[in-house]
Amino acid sequence: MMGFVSEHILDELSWRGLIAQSTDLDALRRDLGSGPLTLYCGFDPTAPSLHAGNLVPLLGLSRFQKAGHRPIVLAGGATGMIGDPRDTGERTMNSLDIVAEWTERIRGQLERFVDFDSSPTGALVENNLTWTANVPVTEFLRDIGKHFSVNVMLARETVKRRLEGDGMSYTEFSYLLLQSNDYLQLYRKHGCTLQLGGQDQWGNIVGGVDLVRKVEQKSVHALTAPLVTDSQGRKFGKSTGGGNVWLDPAMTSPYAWYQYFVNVDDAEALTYLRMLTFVPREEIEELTRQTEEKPQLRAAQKRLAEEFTNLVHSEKETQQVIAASQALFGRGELRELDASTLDAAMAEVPTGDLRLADQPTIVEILVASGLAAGNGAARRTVSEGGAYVNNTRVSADDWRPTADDLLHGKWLVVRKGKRNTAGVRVTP
RNA sequence: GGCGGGUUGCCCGAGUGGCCAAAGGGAGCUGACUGUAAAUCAGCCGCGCAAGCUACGGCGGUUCAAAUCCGUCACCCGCCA
Repeated sequence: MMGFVSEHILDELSWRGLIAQSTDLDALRRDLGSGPLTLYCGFDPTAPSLHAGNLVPLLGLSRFQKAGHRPIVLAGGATGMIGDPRDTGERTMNSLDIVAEWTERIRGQLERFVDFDSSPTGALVENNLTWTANVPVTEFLRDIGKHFSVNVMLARETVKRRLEGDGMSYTEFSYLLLQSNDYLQLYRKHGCTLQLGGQDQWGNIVGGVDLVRKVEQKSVHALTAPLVTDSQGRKFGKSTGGGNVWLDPAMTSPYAWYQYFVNVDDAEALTYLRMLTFVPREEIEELTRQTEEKPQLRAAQKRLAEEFTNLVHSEKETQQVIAASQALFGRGELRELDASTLDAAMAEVPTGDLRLADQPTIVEILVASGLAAGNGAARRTVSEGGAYVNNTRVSADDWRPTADDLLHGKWLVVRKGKRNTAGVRVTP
């Protein structure tokens, strides 16, 4: 029982910077030590896919499972119909069809991050609609609502802010009761005694802890992870393109996903490695050293991007996007890439189609590749000096490619700025 | 039900008859410097090559001229009942 045997799960979480708030940690440590403990984390369907930020608590579940405990991933089919109050203002409610569809999609993604088997640590999947959909209102208000003090609810930070601002609907105000009830139901159904979540979930989570204590006279645990932000204080997972970085490969391609992480700041790469991957401590410490000594190697970023693409997509996919990245960002001349390498790289980036016979200009090429939103934007890019074809800057907006420009007779590698690459397939 | 306040571009937010495609900030894009980094500096940032078009919650009106005035509808906020 030594050597590479991993340290206690709580110590590991602590080292990785994953503990923001918690109930009594000593009590939790005792319970963790006395056999498999059942824990859960919920995910609301606020979009058709999970995003990178969701991975912190999701991987948290996985860490506990690896440490010998049983995770429950909860899809918020019911809570997603209501909406967790946020600071900015009342949410727009989605239709029931949409919520149901997103719940299913998200549930499918959740299932990939934990292991299902028949052992005591085999994961479970639940949907809170199961115990919420058919509860009579009066029953809910008597059995659950009675345990909540409006005085306490009004004191919550988000509620206070909303009351100072545009106010809040009763619907959102009630969200706390639903999530608290989830914990109670999971405690009763599966003996669940730990809930994980992001820091912003603390209020909702202790709501459940209190409810279980009042109803079942049982003291259960809560653990939150810090909100992951970048050095600008932005919420993690907001891509440079503005939107979220999604797990769904149809929404964020594996190549774009890899590129996002290979581009993060030095400090962030190391933080993300700790918080978002299973890369062991010694290796992260080694990467920290390398980053200090030779930051230009970007070793931490590359490791992070590789690990994270593996985790979310597949090893095969990862190797493909790495190869594509090397081909497109490498020092090598694009003309020297062989046809299969080029084809493979082009398969990873956005592409468009054009016919040489139409004599397309650089403006049309940028639009066809998807790199420019319209002709005006494309012209602007050219005039700003940000347009490249086959790694050569194009500065005239009436430039037209000839057959000689086509790589292996069919490809134009189009680039906008330093790192936005796309392909255009040109047919005669 | 009554009275008052509000609805502006991706977000926040100024703007009360022409000088408004609309201040300012944020986000975003490009360039320089670099390490596919950060910081910094510079340019851009509704659509269109352009004429012009579309836009300040919806519809209708007043006016030579409206985001700005009037009517009406919708939604939001507050106070009162």
